[in-house]
Amino acid sequence: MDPSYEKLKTELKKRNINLSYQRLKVLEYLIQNHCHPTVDQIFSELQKDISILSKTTVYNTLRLLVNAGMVRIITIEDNETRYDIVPESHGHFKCESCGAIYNFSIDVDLIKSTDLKDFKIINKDVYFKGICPKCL
Amino acid sequence: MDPSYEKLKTELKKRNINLSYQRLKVLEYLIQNHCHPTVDQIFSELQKDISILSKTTVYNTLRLLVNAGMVRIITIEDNETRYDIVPESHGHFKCESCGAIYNFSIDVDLIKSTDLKDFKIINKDVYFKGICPKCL
DNA sequence: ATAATTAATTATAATGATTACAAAATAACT
DNA sequence: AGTTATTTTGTAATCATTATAATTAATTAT
Repeated sequence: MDPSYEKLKTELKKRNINLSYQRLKVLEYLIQNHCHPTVDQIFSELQKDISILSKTTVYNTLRLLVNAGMVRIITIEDNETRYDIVPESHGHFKCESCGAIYNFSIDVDLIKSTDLKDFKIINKDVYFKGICPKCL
Repeated sequence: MDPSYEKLKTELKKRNINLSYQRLKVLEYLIQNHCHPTVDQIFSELQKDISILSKTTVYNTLRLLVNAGMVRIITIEDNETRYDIVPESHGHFKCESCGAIYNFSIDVDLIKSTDLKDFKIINKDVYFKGICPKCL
């Protein structure tokens, strides 16, 4: 038994989610690829392993994981939904030239506004766009 | 002549955009409604005035204004593209209960990361989600 | 001013992403 | 092993957005 398999399984059990092979593979992919993939990227890559895989399953699994709070949706661009396994606090930078998305460290606790003193804040996203060093 | 009309017209001329009636109405709507509307909201409202209006025109106009840097796309949610006339630096808060989107003042210049010292940053977006005071 | 040219709008069709649904397959539980 | 519940699959439906081509309006040049 793969140790990461067992670890994920207990993590999921806490949230009443069974770990199927497909779900494991999606999670593995997200853990190993912090490139903020789209559904298509995940699907095409996993299909090499699981030829019978359905894209619906990828959608279902991602929704499940998002609802469970284990995966976050990145909407830095309006025409592409991306996914990221929930990590330490960080922002996302998208290069407008090559399209790559970089993480950058940031303490979101420092981002606050007195305007929101009566609001319950559940979630904070910081999106930057510009040109990355490779393209400059 | 409406003064705001002339003002917008010169503002647009600088960017080589002619101000048609439809474009004026879209701009007026955005100026008067800082509710971060979707295309559908804008379209339905303007259609009351311009019965012949096409949704394509709304899309075209918004794309034009976004490219000209006068309007910003808000992608706080992955299934709804919203628009906001470009304003002072501020963040966006979406209430997960009632769906309302609030602006909050924030100095985006304070949000920085040493990770990005070699990056050219063109644009910064800050999205919060949670529950607004009305729903709490 | 009028004709010629260019730009903007419209309506419809096409595309593409996501979701709904029902059947088939798999896993879990007596 | 048999029954039940869960998950996956494939297809069809939906919805937002874009492409296209024809029409209309506006601008420019004569």
